[in-house]
Amino acid sequence: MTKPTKPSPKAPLRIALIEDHPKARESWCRLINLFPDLSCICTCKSGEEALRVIPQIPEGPPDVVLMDIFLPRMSGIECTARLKVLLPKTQIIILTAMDDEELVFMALEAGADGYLLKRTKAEDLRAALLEVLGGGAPMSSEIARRVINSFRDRSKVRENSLHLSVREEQILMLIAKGFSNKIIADQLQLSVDTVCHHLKHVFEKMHVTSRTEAAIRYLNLNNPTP
Amino acid sequence: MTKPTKPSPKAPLRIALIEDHPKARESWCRLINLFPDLSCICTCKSGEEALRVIPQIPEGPPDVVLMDIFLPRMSGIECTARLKVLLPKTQIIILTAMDDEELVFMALEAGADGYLLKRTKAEDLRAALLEVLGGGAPMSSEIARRVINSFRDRSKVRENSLHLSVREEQILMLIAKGFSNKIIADQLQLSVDTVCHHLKHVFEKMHVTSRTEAAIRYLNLNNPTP
DNA sequence: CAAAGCCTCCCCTATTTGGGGGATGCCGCG
DNA sequence: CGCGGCATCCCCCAAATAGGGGAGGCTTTG
Repeated sequence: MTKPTKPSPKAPLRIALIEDHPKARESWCRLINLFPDLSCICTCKSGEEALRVIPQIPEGPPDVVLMDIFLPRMSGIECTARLKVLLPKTQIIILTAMDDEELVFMALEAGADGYLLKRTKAEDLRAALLEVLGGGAPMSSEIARRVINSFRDRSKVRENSLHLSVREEQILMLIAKGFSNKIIADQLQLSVDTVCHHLKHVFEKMHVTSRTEAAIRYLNLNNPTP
Repeated sequence: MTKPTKPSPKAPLRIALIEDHPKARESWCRLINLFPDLSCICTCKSGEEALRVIPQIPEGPPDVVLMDIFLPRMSGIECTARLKVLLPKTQIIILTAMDDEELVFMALEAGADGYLLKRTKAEDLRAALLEVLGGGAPMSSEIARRVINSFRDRSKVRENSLHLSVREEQILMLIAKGFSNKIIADQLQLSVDTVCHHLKHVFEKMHVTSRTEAAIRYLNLNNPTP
């Protein structure tokens, strides 16, 4: 806004922070704003708030989201997955106290771009933020080790992000035409229950919670606007 | 499919017929197929069936739809409006026994492209079908007179098809991002009831019955695929 | 063979959605 | 001035949707 249109090295990095604990939130926010080239433009107390607020920021999505992994209702993992589909270009860095284990992998699978320990020092934080924008994957070295451990024995789970079955894809396609479950069931000669059943899986795999979200995402995938 | 890609003069005109009365349906269908350059590819007994079946025809939408105006549940008017948003390029010709009056105007407003009397003779039917594809608006002359009568005193109603109010547009935009009514209400600082209220109007104006349909249409309008 | 994935259908519940009222206040237009 | 359109909120209600379970049959694959 206040800078030239070219990717100016002087435009401060716009950062959003998601952290339920008020003290920690305040503390991270201040820490970020210490650096003139970093700016904390938005803080959220929960995953739900983040999903609602961050995509609607008038100046556009932030460059990086710092996401606490332990959030009250919706976990940081879930929130990461959902936020990533809304804002694919925003980098998401998970903050963890690192007494978990399993969560490391789940978060990365959900689309996290980096993984920092909460006790990361100020200068390391800044480096990580800049690194993630450069396409890097900042990660405390202790984390890194655990990650490769995780990846070793379950390298099969991934492949591509959206492996819908034939039926699921079929039904999603009809959802994206605006049909109701009843009509779809009729169309495919199925019971409504079965349509629902497949739909549940579609929603899970797409990290959405409503047919409309699914339809929108489907249309965007098959119809990107470059 | 079976013809050259250029608009071959030999490819028969593909016609769908919507008519609840079995005898009339059969009779129109046979009449159409009398002509080698016309082909009745689909018949429906109701508006609901038409909306479900016609957009899904594997070979693609028909060139022209012949629509009876008196249908059991959903009127031919309503069906025309809904079908027109699904298949904007398909021409829709209304069939009427012409004891109505008001319906003439409503049908044209709903997007009908032509208006034929049921007692139209075979050769006139064929002429009308060819005419509508050429961009004409076939209309029995008796109809035509009524139409200009209708138009005289309500030339104000139309303007453009989608005059949403500011609030309505705003809410539709959020629907097209996949948000729930609750989230939207929160976002705009409204009660859920108010969001619902506006949504009802949006649906009416767009001739749809679900948020997903509305979202899809909105995205297509702002994002056409030429 | 057993385990895993998919498809089908059934049950249950809670929430959301869609559609119908109606009430109030505001504003602009004829 | 009244009327219509808009926006706000309220009520109610039926239907659709979302999410949770489980059960049986069917491949495919280890």
